Amino acid sequence: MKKIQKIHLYEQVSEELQNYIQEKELKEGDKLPSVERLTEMFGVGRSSLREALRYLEANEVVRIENGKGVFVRDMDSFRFSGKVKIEVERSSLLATLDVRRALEGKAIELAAQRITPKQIKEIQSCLNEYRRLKENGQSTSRIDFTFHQLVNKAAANPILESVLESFSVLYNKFFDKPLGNAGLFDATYPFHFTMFEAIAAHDVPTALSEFDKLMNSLEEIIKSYEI
Amino acid sequence: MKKIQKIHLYEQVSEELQNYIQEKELKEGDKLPSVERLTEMFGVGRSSLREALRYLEANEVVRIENGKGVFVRDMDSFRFSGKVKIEVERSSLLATLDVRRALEGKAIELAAQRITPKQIKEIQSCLNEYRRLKENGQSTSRIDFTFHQLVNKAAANPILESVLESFSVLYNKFFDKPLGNAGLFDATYPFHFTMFEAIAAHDVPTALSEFDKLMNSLEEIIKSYEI
DNA sequence: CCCGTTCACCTATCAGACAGGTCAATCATA
DNA sequence: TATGATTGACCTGTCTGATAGGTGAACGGG
Repeated sequence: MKKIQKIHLYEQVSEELQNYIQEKELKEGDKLPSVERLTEMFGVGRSSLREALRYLEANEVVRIENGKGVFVRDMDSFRFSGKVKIEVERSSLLATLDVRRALEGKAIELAAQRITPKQIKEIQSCLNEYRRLKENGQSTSRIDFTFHQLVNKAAANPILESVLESFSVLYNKFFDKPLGNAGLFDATYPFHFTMFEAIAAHDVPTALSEFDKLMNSLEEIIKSYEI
Repeated sequence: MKKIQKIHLYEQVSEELQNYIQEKELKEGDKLPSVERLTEMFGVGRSSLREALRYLEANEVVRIENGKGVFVRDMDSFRFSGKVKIEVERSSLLATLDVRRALEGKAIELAAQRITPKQIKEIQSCLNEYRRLKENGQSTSRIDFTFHQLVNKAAANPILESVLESFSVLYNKFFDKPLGNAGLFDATYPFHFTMFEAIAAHDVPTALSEFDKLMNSLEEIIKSYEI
């Protein structure tokens, strides 16, 4: 008749609710009106409202607690996200590697500038453990992960760290599954040490060039590996 | 009494549903049973099921179409995501800039290697529009966005493009709001052209150095701006 | 003053009903 | 016979009243 609304109600409510939060300048932990009140405010039924809330909850905008109410969830943080197709093909692996080159390269550049003595010690002991595992022929994938994580932390850039952390999951998904830890990455092993030494010496160019070698070595492995 | 379930129903249903998809090996576009059937299958009420569906929809696992049904949505893609606090402080702005340097720098490097004649023409006409708007004193933030988007596309790396696209939202959130388009970024204007010329000429080093100048100019603005 | 009860307020979930979108089979008409 | 409107089966969208159960503050007896 008159309602030519092709937009779902829950969607409208969801937006209205976000506006409401912004206009009232609600901050993390602030309580929203109860579902009853909200249905009155927006003139919709409970189900639509609940779907909207569930939607916002999935997007980490609100938090719903049984018996307590609905609470705002850190509106001052920005959630970046994206989807990438996981295709275990050479091209996808190489594309991932380019992103890693960009992000981790920057992290290493910053780390070499900013690393503290304490962090140097941490990474040092991490590498000692790395060497030990290697010599005993044990799996090094976990300690390798820790190493890169520590370097990223040394870059002292929370945003970069956050992106890298989220992306490291992708690396693992790509590299653990198809290629396995069958010692394919042995060639990258020595570069961890040379790179660390350069970082510890605050020698940015050397650190970057060692990282580049590490990445090149990875790239060669991917290119020569028959997938 | 007996039910010590602190886990919400919609959450259980949500997981069961994902298991169902995996076990049946449903692929993108496959149709799930109707809501009616699903309520029977899982033994839950309509509302719980719908909340679960809405939750999965928000997480891009399913797609709900009115009158048609519920469909599976590309399970083979990986969703990277993370949160960063948005603080309008110098340090946060500079941290964001570092990430941009890393990602967009790599994009420009790749674009300078891979850009096609067709893409060159597109960017050329984008820059013409940029110039026109600039000379007429109109807002250039939108066309600026388009420019960078086209360059990113020219890098021909879908993963990098996805990350950059998701991050560009962050840039805008940071830079549009506090600093506004009050012509603060006029200093970056000429670099767009020099950078483009280098990219079009497949001159990687020059493109990167021009991008570096652009970023340095941005950095100076941030550092000198009283926040 | 302490502790358990009670009560108001909320969310969780269900079931039934009605509205409206979608699509294909069916049927009337030129 | 071909075409176009109609109908009906199947779905999702949304509302509502009812019941269950979580939470915390006020209340009241020891």
